[in-house]
Amino acid sequence: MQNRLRELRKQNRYTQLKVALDLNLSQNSVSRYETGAHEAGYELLIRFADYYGVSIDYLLGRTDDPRYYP
Amino acid sequence: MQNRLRELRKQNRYTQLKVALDLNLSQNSVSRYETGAHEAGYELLIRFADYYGVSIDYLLGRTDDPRYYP
DNA sequence: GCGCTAATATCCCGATTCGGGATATTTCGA
DNA sequence: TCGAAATATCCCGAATCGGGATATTAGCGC
Repeated sequence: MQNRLRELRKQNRYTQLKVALDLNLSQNSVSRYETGAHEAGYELLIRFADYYGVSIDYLLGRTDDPRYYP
Repeated sequence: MQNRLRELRKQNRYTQLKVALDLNLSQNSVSRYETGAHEAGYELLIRFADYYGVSIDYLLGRTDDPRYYP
């Protein structure tokens, strides 16, 4: 299950450590979410989507429209 | 983490067992996802969203717009 | 290329979550 | 009120998760 966490982070020129600190995670967790080794739960999924300002459907690669419709 | 799985199923007048058979799950799993006892992984989340024709953001209660923008 | 450091991935392992079968409980129509 | 369908819960083995520590990789200046 490939997701878009990595490309979103790169676009923002963030480091895994910065994301980890911002979202209250450890750097290794960020790495595992990006590589797909682990999957984020609902709550964290929403935090990621908020953080990058995209829809969860986009985050998970279900759509190519990154927009979020509140 | 409350989701909208139950109301979507009700709207379609489906039974948990029907959903389980359609999505290749057990009835108890469907129950647990609806009550929030367990959380569905990415792949299943997408299957649920496709099944009900809504966005994942809606499924997880992040937005009130049920539409899915492919 | 070499050395150094930042960035990222992986290992270990205890704790938590997941999932099915079986069963209990609830719901609801006749 | 009874009975059956629908839903929730228990038990428990299997899989996943998460952090700390460590290994690996990627740049960069010289």
